[in-house]
Amino acid sequence: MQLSIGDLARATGAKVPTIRYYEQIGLLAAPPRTEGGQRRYGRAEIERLNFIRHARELGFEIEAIRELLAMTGKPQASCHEADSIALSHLAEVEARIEKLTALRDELSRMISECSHGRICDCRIIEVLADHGQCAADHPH
Amino acid sequence: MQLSIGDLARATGAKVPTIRYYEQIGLLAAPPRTEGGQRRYGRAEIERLNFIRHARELGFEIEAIRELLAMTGKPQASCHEADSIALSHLAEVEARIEKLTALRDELSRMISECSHGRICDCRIIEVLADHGQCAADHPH
DNA sequence: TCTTGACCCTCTAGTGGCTAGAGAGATTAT
DNA sequence: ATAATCTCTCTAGCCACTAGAGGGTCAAGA
Repeated sequence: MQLSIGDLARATGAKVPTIRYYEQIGLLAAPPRTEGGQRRYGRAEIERLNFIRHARELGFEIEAIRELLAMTGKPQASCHEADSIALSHLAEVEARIEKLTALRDELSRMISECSHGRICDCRIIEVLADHGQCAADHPH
Repeated sequence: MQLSIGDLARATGAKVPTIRYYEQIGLLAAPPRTEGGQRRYGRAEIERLNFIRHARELGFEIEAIRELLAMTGKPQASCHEADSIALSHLAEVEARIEKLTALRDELSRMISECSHGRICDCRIIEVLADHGQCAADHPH
């Protein structure tokens, strides 16, 4: 089961230069090479890369992934760590969801008002302008 | 009403270098300067920058903001454009919400399972590893 | 008026997480 | 043997900022 870098890319959905980049930053180990110098991977690399890709998609930063990966090798002692990484990430994720939900509502309201037939006051601009930080508002 | 760049920063929550950056890329017009060469802004800049900041927070890219800003000057004719920018953004936002919601569920499930007292199998790693692209799965 | 301290200037370089391209070598199928 | 398709390294670029060096300016108080 020898995979070229392209095979690994196809198997995981990652791009070839991304795989090399991950190797460069130490997220993937440098694999053995052919006589000609080409990288050859095994099944395990597919899993590891899938792990990375999925975590990235879910918004984990490289450093967090690095920590998580470091734990997979160790015994279960450090589960607490993985847990706290996930926990702090959870808060972040929830904040993002909230913001995005507010945005979605705003966007769809803007759109529906706009296409409602009224003279286009372009609420889009208004709405976006209104909600800035209010440190300098309230001018009395 | 003459504001220094620092005043503008405080008024909007943007950072000073960010304001200069926005000027550099043409998102904010170059303001008049004092004799000594320091930037001086007026009220209008606060609004424009608030607009930009809010839009950025909501995930609009600089180019989209540029387009939106270009429209604010023009008559209402181009509302259709603003609308379609918002519309395409809406789809994106909804996709992101979906992904993040899935993640949140996964994360909180992992966390609750982990702290449930069971031997820590660290489902976190499992869960993250499982959901990669499946192009190479189904090995029969 | 002078001084002090906070502010501001420009410029270059760095960040994260890739992505693109050049120019050359390796592998594979026919 | 040859052609097509990888793959290699290396450098540079992307976005949207952020940080730091080295110096100049402004406004308030003594």
